[in-house]
Amino acid sequence: MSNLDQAPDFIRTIVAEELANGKWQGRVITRFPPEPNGYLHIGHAKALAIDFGLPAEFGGRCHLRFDDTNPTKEEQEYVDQIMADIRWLGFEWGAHLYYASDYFEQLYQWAVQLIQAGKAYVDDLTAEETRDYRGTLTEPGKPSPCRERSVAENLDLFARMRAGEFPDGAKTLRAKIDMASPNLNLRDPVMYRIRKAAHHRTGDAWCIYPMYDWAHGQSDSIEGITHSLCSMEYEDHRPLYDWFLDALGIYHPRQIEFARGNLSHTVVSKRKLLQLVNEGIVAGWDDPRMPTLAGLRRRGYPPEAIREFWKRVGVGKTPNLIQVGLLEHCVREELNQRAPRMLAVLRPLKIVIDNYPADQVEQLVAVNNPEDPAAGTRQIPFTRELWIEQTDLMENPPKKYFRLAPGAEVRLRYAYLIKCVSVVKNERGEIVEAHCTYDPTTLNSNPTDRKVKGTIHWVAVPFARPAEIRLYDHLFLSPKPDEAEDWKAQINPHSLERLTNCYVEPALAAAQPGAHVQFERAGYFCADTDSTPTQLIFNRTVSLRDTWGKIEKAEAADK
RNA sequence: UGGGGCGUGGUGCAGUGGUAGCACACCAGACUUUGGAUCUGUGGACCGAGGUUCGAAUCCUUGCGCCCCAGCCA
Repeated sequence: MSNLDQAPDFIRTIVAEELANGKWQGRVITRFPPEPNGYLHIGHAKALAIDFGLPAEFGGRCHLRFDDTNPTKEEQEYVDQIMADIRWLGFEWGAHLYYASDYFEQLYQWAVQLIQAGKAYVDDLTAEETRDYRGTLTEPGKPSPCRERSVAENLDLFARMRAGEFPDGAKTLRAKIDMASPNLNLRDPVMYRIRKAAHHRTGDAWCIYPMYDWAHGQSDSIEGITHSLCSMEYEDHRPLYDWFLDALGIYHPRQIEFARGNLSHTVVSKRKLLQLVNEGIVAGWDDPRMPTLAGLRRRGYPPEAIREFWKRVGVGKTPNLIQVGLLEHCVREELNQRAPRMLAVLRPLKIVIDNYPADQVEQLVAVNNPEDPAAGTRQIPFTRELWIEQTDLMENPPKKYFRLAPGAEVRLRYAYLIKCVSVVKNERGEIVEAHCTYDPTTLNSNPTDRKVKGTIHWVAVPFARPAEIRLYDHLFLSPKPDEAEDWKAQINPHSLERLTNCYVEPALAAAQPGAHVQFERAGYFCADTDSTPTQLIFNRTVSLRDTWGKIEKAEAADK
């Protein structure tokens, strides 16, 4: 797609150096470790691009591992959806599909090993007490009364925890590290909690479940991961992972942290996304306004554009807020290359070409994609009555308006030059129809005696197919909705405009759901999942760059 | 205020001792049967203060600012 070669980011630089020095015996094995408790979103796409992209460059591989250590939040449905989304984005894990839950027994044995070494203990503190004992950012914690239990007692208690003798929350297994550590993660972190809940994969086999911190590093170790890539928030956890791996005496991957990519005008927190869905603010997880991969797909964002976007953003460690405009640029760039051009009228206004024979139909030749000669041409019918865009006709046009107006001449795309002779208005003074004349000599040529600057699109009335077109805009008005006092107050009331009275050219009747198309002069659109030949529905993926719109806005601002 | 991380044009990234680059955005122009695309050009940045050096975005000192951490979530 893009051939601009960027400087390697700091992670690639590190890996390249290691490989040059013979570290890892040439292996580069990463993993993408989602929790199956929600949908993947645009931010995950960055991690995906890094986790799968890095080994692809160095001849390694990336594992897909579900971090399914919390049965109360995870479901098979999410597992399936996540796999589908990753494949759609263009990444493949082959045979390397894993689950943290596959390691539950090994993790249990390792926990026993830590207890035997005097490095873990069973604690009776409640959740609230545990918090109180942990101390604060500035004050050290204090040891639990259970901290000095004997190895034998701990072993016995832990076995009984597994056996289901204690109710939920009654006991935990904790690592015995340092209650005074300035790094809160080292203040005797919980390794196991009791949860008498069925797990989507292990069923009722377990009633104690490992915490993420206890499971993650060891899972990476088991799989022989060389580079555990994760976001900056885990930098504070690295000393803990190292402590576990050292205490166990097992293989150490190298963890490298990078900054997550934050998108402007967007929220991605699971809680907020869920709220948007549950409160009916959007139509579902795959609503085209959602930042989920499912939503972006339905909106018409090509996976190539999403990958290119993250490639251009790069990888760093700085907290960031990326303008959503860059993503939209990447979408336009991709679609410009491959989306067939079509004519569609969003807000129709009928024009009658008075000097064109009433029963005549001409088949005119239209170019399918000026960026791709191989896309060929098609025929479009031309008749005396046409639909044009309401915004393409003004009775009293401002300066620099190149479209239709009484007395003004304009080019009909792929057809003739027409001149507006009169307009018909309703009782409210709105233009409901216009009469024009055409110049029969201007079909594939321009007159030499005058210059016509504007070109507008149209659809022949007798052949037009009705369609619904959904215009989407940013879901949030504010670039940083998360920082607003009330994030929901930032929701754009016009994020969806449904136009139900649109007309599209006949060829569009065959558009398959998911098909990308450019409606000339309007934008890139995508046939919706629910679109059928008799009930056409198109989603606006992104508008075309709109120079005229910009001029209009600027002049409106001047007044 | 304990610990960790980070400060380069509006935004995102390069540059780690030798004239500060790229992309998006912005502005201007060329071209155009999409006010699309394409092409050309302009403007604009090293968080501050000291210091080392012939020379500092880069090294040192110090100050300031932003982000993350006190789930039996991941």
